[in-house]
Amino acid sequence: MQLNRGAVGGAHGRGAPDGMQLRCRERELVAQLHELLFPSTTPSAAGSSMSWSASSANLSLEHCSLPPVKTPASCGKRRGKGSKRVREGQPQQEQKQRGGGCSTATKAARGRRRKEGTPTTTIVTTVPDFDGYQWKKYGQKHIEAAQYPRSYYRCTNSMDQACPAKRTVQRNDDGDGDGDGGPPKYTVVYISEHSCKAAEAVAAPVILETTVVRTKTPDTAAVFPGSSSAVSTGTQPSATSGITWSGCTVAGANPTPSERGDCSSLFAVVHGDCCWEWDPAPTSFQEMDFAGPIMSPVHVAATDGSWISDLFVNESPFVLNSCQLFGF
DNA sequence: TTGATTTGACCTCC
DNA sequence: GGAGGTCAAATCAA
Repeated sequence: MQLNRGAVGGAHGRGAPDGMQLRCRERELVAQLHELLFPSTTPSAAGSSMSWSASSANLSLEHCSLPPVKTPASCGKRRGKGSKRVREGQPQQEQKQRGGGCSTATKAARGRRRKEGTPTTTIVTTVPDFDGYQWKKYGQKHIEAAQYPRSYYRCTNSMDQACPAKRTVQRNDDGDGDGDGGPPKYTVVYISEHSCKAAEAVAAPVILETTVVRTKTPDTAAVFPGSSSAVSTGTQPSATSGITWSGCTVAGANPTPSERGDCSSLFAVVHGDCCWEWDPAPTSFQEMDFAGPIMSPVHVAATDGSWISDLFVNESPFVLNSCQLFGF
């Protein structure tokens, strides 16, 4: 299955004359994607207050046999460069026996290739680091015939909760972003299912607490100036202007209760069986709350009828924590 | 000090 | 033997 971003990608852009119709189309695609990704948790599209979409970030689904990615993940922090491992002077015999202290199971697992039949999900996305889980990188490998190395991640709960979930992320050769002008694409393979509490804690694939911050009074003609927009997780609220993900609070412009509502009421809701609208319609508050499913890639309706994901794609730089979201 | 990342070595499968 | 996958020491930023 391939979600045709082209059919919708430019639609929710600012000032698209047929944006409503295209939004409908996008919503259909979202429903399809969600159905594929989360067959057991997919709510009725028409009855859902969901307003996330994956189409804007070139997410295509090749095969799905896994439960969803869920809660927001902080983008892996880029730290300093690693180092070469110096093992001079270590007896070769000892090196050969490295891991000799490991359990039999550990030794057996080392380097073992995936079994046939291991449940995997393969997606192509422009935002591999923002898939709803927290991952710990444990390796990187240059893959033969691949232009870019493959990174190996395991769930951060793999140790304390024995969560078997892993994933590999590899940048696509043809998605370098300099050919068609689009962001680089990454093939993400999810291996095994999450068994950790973090996965069970959230029944629906949602980001429960998010906040979109505007540092300027919303201007329907100039939303989220790209030059100063950034995205960060709640643990690291952005100190700069732009969009931040944070707790479900409203701040900034002293919104009235009616302006604020509750977190979910500020979320775009479905009207009829077609289109999203804001409820309540945002007026002058500077910070908007969302409580709803915002999956990777992020896609949220903005007050002016455009889409934040659109802004992500079309404006730069957008940063997720310290990571460049779309790489341009 | 802690914990994430890097990266070459090692292990297993084909 | 080659390639994919994993380990774990070294490194560095918070």
